Order: sequence, then C-alpha cells, then structure tokens
Amino acid sequence: MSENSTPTNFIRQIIEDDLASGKHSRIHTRFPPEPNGYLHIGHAKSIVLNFGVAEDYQGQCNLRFDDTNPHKEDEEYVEAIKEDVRWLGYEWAGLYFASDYFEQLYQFAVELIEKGKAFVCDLSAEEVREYRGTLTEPGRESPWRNRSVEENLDLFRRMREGEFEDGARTLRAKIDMAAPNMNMRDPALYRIRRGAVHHQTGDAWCIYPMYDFTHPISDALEGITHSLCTLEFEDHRPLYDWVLDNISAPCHPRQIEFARLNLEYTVMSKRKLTQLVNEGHVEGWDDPRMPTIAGLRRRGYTPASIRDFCNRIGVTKSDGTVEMGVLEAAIREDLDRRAPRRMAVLHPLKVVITNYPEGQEERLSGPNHPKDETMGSRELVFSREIWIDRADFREQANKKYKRLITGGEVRLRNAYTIICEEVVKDDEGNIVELRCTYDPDTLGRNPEGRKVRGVIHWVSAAAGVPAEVRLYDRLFSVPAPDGEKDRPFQDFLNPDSLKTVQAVVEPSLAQAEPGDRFQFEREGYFCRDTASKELVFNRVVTLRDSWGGG
RNA sequence: UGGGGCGUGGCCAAGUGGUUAAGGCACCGGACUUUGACUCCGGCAUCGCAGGUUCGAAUCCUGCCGCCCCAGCCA
Repeated sequence: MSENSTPTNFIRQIIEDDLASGKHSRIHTRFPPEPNGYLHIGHAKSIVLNFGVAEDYQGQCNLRFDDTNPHKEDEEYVEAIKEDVRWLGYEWAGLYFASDYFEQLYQFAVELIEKGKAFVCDLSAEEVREYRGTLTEPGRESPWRNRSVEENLDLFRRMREGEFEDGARTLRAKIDMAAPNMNMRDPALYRIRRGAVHHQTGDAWCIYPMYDFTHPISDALEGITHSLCTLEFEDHRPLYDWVLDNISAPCHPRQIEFARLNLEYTVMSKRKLTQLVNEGHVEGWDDPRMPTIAGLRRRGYTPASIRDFCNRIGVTKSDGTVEMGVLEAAIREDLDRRAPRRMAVLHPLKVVITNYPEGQEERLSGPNHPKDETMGSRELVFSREIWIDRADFREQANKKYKRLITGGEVRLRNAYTIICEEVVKDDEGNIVELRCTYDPDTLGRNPEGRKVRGVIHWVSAAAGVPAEVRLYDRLFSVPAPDGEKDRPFQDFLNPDSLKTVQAVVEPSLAQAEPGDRFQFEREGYFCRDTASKELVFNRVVTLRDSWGGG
C-alpha cells in the first residue's frame, strides 16, 4: 500500500521516549469501542492512531469491546465493527471483550473491599446525585460509607447472587467526596442490571462493572503500554490511576488523551447519527452521505484514503474542526492515481453528426489512464448520434467558455472534433438536439490552422448504456450543524444532498462490478453502488474545479 | 465564582530559548494539457493579549482574555 508517511505527534514522541529510556521494550495499544453503534470517521482517527503506532514501532494492537453496559449493546455491532477495522486495513493482535474479564474484575472489586477502599452503598441514584455536591461545593459522604469489610463483602456477594433489585445498591470506591474532580467523589464501580441479557455473557451476571473500573484493569490485564483515548477522559485519568494503584495490577498502562475529530458539514455523535437514520433523513447507517465507515465505504472512499486523511489531520490535544476539503483531497489523490477513466453523460443532450454515415459504427480506443499506460485502454464506440452533457453547450458564450457553442468547434474526448451547425428546439424553445459536423482528419491529431475551444466527453447514443447516477453532496448546508444551541441540527440538513439523474454511460461500464471505482472524466469519481442490483453509480467526490464560472 | 485542558496563517499542524516560523488542505497567479482534472513553477503568518526574564522567546515567568470538558448506577 503506497501511502503518505505518518507525521509525528506528541503521542509518538512519548512512545519513542519510553522506548529510548527502556521504560518499555515493546509497545502495546488497543482500540476499545463499545459495541453500541456503527463506527464513524472519528473512530477511524483512533484506529489509525492505535494500529498505526503499533505497526510503526513493531508493537501490537488489540481490538477490545468495551461491553460493560448490556442495555445499549448488541452483537450486531461487534460484527460490524470488526468488519470496519479489517476494511480499514488492520488486523488485531488479540480480540477481547471487557466481559471476558468479569470474573477477574469481580475479584479485584473484592480486593478493594478487603482493603477498605470500596463499599456497598444503599443510596438511590437521586440521593447519590444530591450527596455528590456541585462543581463548586464539596459532596457529603454516604451514610453507608463506613460499613465493615465483612458486611461489604457479604452485600457485594449478594448483589452478584441477584438478591437486590436494580438500583437498590451499588459498589462505590471510597476516595474523597470533597475532591475538586467530580470523578473522585466515591464513584460507582458496579451497578445491578438484573433483567439484562448480555450479548456475550447472557444471564451469567446481574451486576456490571462501570467503565472507570473496567477500563484500567482491562488495559493492565492485556499488558497495554499506552492507553490512548479522547480528551473528555482527561478528568478520569486520576481515577484510572487510582484503580490500578489500589489493586494488585500486573502493570500500570499510561493513559494519554488526544482531541477527537470534528468534521465540517456533518455530525459525529452517535445520538445524532442515530436520529438521522431513525428519522429517515438518510437511508441507513451505510447511506453514502453518512460519516460512518460503512457510509464512506459505500460512497466509494478507499481505506487508504481514510488512513491518509487521518494522518493528514494529525493528533493533538487542541480540538478543532477539520474542513471537508481535507477528506476530499485525500480521496481525490488516491483515486486520481488508481481509478480508470470512463465517460458518462449525466444530463444527456442528443447530438447528430450530419456528415457521419448513417448506421456506421466505429471502434475507438481510450486510455484507462492518461499518465499510466500500464492500466491499458478500453474500447469506445463512435456513431452518428451521440450524447453530450447539456452543460457542455450554450448557444453563445464568451471565450472563457471552453465548450460547445453554435458555430464553435470542440474536441470530443478520445474522438473527433465537431462543429455545431444547428440547434433544434421544441415548441417551448427548449433545446432538444444539436446538429453538428465532424472533421474526419482529427482523430488523434489536431486540426490544422485552427484551435478548438475545448474538450468535452460524450457517449454513443447507439451503444451507450443507461445508468442511474447518484450525485451526493454534503449532508448539511452549514459547517457546524450542531453548533447552534437553540436550533436542532436537523434544521440544517442540505435539501440537495442527493440528486439522482438518469445518465448514459459508455458501454464498458456495463461490466462494472459493485464497488468498482472510476473517474468519469470532467465529472468526478464514481463507485458502482454495492447495494443495488441495477447499474447505479455513486459520486464519491467531484473533480477539483478551478473554473470561476462563466 | 471548583477542577481539568486548549489557544501558531481561512482549516489542520510542525516547532521543546538562537531556523528566512516545516508541511498538508484551501486560496491567488502562471506553465503544461485531447479531463476547466492531474503535474509543474511562484505567492500566501511574527505565533490569543499585555507585561517580564534573556544578548536572543512561538518556545521561560506573571497577569489577563477566549474556547472546550466534568455534577450517568453511560462510555
């Protein structure tokens, strides 16, 4: 996989220092999604970071499902996530579930209780909230905080046995109710979820460990050296360290936080993406307009382009919003290099070449790539009647318009030059057909003594193949759809995010396989849709266009 | 008004006291061109603000200002 190299970042520097100082002799990372939804481009940033770092330093990276909340999770998501990670080009060293550690986690909780570092609390959720205090006022200690070790042990065992109802009790860490960091105010370690059926452990458990307790221990059990997570967990780091400092942990991974990805013209939160799907604004999680990995894949993005994008945006602690242009540039660069060129007319306008013999068909050849002969060529069919795009003709225009005008001459890409002699209109004045003449001496060489205005693409009317083409644009019409506090993000949906046209494509495209990508010359990059039986092409991205208009 | 973070060109981002302040995207010129693409050449910042330390500061100190995160028995 030829790819742009990975720039350094503060996390890689930490790793290099740890390797240089001998703190670690090999590095081990992990990508720890909760299987409660589909992965999106933001997850890709984390995946590329974690797996990329492991790859570059000859280390390993695990895929671990953080499945401690049975209410929200489902097996469907674990399969989808595995597929997405693989598709991005990575293979995990180990595949784990936090639920694999439930028994060990339980024993570590017992250890905490025995050390007097955890207690069973009978406060209700609402009471806990009251006792917690506020950002500026310290909290109060739970009246159950000083139960004996024996009583705590007994109660915790009975929690596990299923003796108590959901919400009746929790196991809490005994830290400091006056801590300025809210996470240290005796956080919950275990809660009761009796009715739940866990996708991995079934009904084996009715108490479930919290993230803050599970994560550091899972990391330690797997020998993770650097536990990379996003900025919102910065405040949890003291708790992460507290847990490992107070149990007999095999090692103490270092948690390092980086900024999550924000992308313009889209939303990234699971909640909002779910709304887009459930409210019918898109067709599903893999709708080509979605920022999900599945959506990008169906749109036609390549794994390499997404990896490249993640490397281009870097890894820091400052949270910014990346322009769509960066993602688009990454896929354009990749596809420019590898996508075969084809011709497709998106808004067909009939052209009759009056001096071309009726019934005659000619086989022409077009290179698959203008700069890479090794990609070969494909056959084109030329005939008396062809289609060109309506946007490539104007009855009159100034010199800057490098397309066809009445009386003007243009080159038909990979074929002859034509001059428009006559415009045929219907009763309402709409242009329905152009009558042109061609110059038989211009195949593969320029006409003598004159210069054509430009080059336009075309497809034989006789041999062209009908196809549906879906022109995708950004999902939202403003850069930060969720930036407005008192307006729902749905207000900013782009009504033109999808335009479907009935196009005519060159014959060779009839053989395109689902997932095949092409450049439709002068239009953009397209990918044959993988979810349609018919010949449907999704526009991945337009070509860069430096033309001001005119 | 508690705590934790962040502030380098339009966007992302290198930079770790001595460099003309990398690079990418975008943008603006120009060359090339059977894709208004690609490619190629050129242009495009004094580092949130104000003080201070130093021969020398984006890099150190102080004080402001702005933005983000935290009061789930979510992750």
